[in-house]
Amino acid sequence: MTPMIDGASGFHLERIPEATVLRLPVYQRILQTFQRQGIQTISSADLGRLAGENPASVRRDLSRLGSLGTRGTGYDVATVVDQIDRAFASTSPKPVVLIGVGNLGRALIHSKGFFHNGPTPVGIFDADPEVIGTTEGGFVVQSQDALEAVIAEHQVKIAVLTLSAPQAQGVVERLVAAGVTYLLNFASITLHVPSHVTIRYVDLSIELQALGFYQTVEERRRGGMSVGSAGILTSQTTMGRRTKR
Amino acid sequence: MTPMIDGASGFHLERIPEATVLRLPVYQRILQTFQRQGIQTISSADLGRLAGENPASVRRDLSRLGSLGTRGTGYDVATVVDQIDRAFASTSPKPVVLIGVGNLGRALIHSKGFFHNGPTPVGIFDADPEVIGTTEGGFVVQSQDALEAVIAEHQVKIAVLTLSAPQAQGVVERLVAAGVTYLLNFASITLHVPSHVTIRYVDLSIELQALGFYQTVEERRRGGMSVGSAGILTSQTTMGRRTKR
DNA sequence: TGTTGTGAACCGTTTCACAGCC
DNA sequence: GGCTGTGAAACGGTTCACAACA
Repeated sequence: MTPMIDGASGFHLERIPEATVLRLPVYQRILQTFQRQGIQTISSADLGRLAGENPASVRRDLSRLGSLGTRGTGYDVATVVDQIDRAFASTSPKPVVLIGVGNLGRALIHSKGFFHNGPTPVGIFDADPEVIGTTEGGFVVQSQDALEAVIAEHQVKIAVLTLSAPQAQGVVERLVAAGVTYLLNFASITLHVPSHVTIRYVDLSIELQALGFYQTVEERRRGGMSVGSAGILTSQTTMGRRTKR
Repeated sequence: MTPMIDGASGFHLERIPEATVLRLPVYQRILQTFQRQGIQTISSADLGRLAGENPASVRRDLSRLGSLGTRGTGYDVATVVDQIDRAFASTSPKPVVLIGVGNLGRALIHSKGFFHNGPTPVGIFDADPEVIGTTEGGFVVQSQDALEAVIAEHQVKIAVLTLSAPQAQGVVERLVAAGVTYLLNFASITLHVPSHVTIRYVDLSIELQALGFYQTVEERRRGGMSVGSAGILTSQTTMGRRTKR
């Protein structure tokens, strides 16, 4: 008995690997510019070139959304755009709260691209009385006292944390108690949450430190030495985007 | 004949996997707070708990820096801090330029944590005449005309790109021509560079979209349906930090 | 002919499990 | 007894290579 899964255009979101989830928005952006230019079809080779990915990866990624392509021709741009939109539910925006209106929080609020394709801010919060009540990108900064009420009212599940590391864990506990289950954390600290809560860590300073590391490697390689005592080396680099904690 | 590698405390930086490179700064931050508190020893279990990592991962990561631990006791905090410092050459800061003094650029310049542990800004640049000449975090914003001169003067290899997507590719070509080989790109665009150039992509909007995706998955799972036609589902999430392009 | 969709090989990373050592 | 360092298995993701097909 075969379970009735994968109907005509049905596919299983939860089977989409994380790496693919992170690439689909990249494809989406490229395809949308194609759409604006009236281009109707694209091959995995061309999309791969523009996205910086191997064509086989592109095909494997898109195949997760169903069998969207046409052999000998390529992918219909509009079809793929629609399917990615469906997967990310860009049609029904997800309410998001942002906590911490410092420099980074302000930058994100004002950024055109950040709250885009699904997520929509419904409230921004800070602990500093000097900041509370000011307006930022059309939102009045609220006291953290209002967190629970706003989360309940809009059924918020996603929070963006742009506050300082010492404040983060305490706020997270309130958020989780209020029903938030997805956190995007910019604070340089490891958060401890119940297992049903998902956290993405973005640590900008680590990204830069990693580049410094690779520069050091390259310099030592040219100088022909290991760290500590002398040694023999060979190798090179290549680079990427995101990982886990 | 065995090549003379790995002396007393010698180790091969280029053999350190990327995943480990991204975790070492996390350990470093935790260990430094331990050091300040006068704690001298830590086990992989405790460090793992604080870093959100499996103890075996911690041991494997630290073992890349040499055999630093003591069986039965754990790791000497000061020793590990020193070794991570050496690997990241935090002692000899790497000069960095930042291009694009918009909201995000400003946020990074003012952030305490961003230029830390190695990287040090030597110049910040923008194309907008309104912004050029203003001061930001102690740096006068320079015209992009000055890029080549500053890069040559300080032997800059690392650039942080916080400019808008349409400007990015053009600036990157100038940077690469001037000798920059490591790029930290915040613009939502895939950059095309010669193969000796390393790029790290940080796309903040994708991070948030990924969370939106997982919320959608969870909602559909509870609703018991796949995307497209109906279907049968089971599964859950779990999350991370960074990947590649 | 040209391009997709995918089995199978490959590769980097994580985790288990335990021998080795303090 | 407790904890490290590491073989070996497991896992997730990428890429090759080719059959299927418009």
